[in-house]
Amino acid sequence: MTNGAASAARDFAHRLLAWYDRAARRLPWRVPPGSSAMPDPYRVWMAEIMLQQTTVAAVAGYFERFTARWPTVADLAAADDADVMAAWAGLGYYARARNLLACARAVVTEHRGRFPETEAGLRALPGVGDYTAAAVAAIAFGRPAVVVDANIERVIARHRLIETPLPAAKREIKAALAPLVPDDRPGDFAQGLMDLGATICTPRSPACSLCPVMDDCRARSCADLERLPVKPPKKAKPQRYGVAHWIERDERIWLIRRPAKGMLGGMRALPGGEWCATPPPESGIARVDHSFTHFDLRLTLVRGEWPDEATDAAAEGEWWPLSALDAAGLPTLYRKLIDRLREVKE
DNA sequence: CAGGCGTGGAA
DNA sequence: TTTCCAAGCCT
Repeated sequence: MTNGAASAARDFAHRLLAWYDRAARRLPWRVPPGSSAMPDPYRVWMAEIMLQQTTVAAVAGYFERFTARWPTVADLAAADDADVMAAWAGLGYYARARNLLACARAVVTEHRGRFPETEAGLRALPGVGDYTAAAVAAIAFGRPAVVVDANIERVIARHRLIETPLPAAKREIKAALAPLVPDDRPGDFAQGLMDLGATICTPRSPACSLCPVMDDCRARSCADLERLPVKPPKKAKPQRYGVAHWIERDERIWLIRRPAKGMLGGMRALPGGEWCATPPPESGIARVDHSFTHFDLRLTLVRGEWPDEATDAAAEGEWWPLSALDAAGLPTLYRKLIDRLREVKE
């Protein structure tokens, strides 16, 4: 690297960190900039897992509940699977909850209860990919890791005018970012870039006039700045249909647990058949339309008898008190369907 | 690499 | 209303 490039890199980090010192979002899992204390790796890891593809607003309450109930990685490792899955209900991407438990137990049994401090060590844990390993290494352990999430992709793709479409651009973006990462405060640098992407360099209508690295941004004068980073076209979602069974006896409802893999894997659910492309003949007692990542579902609720109409007989089940249904930890799909039934009854 | 995998808020 | 998409990971 030339002296000029090294100087420009230091200046980039300096401007970003100065802005972060002033404008950092105060978040439950974050140590304020300037604090000499290092954050608890357990809390950093927990937040990073919850924040995968999930908004800060959605995560905040879950983070507070999880860390209050399981204050340390050893507490979480000792928790019952059913309790953790139920506590995760509503947050989505349930493989994260299964991996959260697997990871906590791996840290306890294979790492003496301490998170690995290197990217490679972290990367080997369940549910920890390139992004999360780099983020935890930088934020919790002060390692100069190259952290690249969707916010940082956007900031760098614009700042360097990288027009290669994602996901191919990822390597280019990481290469452009690497020389900018400072040895001092790499965690604040990563969080500063993410805050910049979340609040200034937004997908639409970015507030360039407030940007601390505007001066040398190559996309600054582009009228179509918002098109960066270039993303691949989206595919249309197919429509699917399903039936769920309302099986009630003695003020209790029959709930099953879904198979560990696949949609809503490992979660409690109403019993029902496979979801397929053709609508069911039944009219049902309630109905809900729910949009998943890769298909739309119309789920119809019908009255059923146990066990004949509990079609997934292989699944384990339990009679759950109707008065405590909110505590069952049902995914949003089923919660919406049951809410609809309650509306009909009233 | 491409596709599976949730949800809710913003525009 | 529809579309987009948010601190991705796994296979």
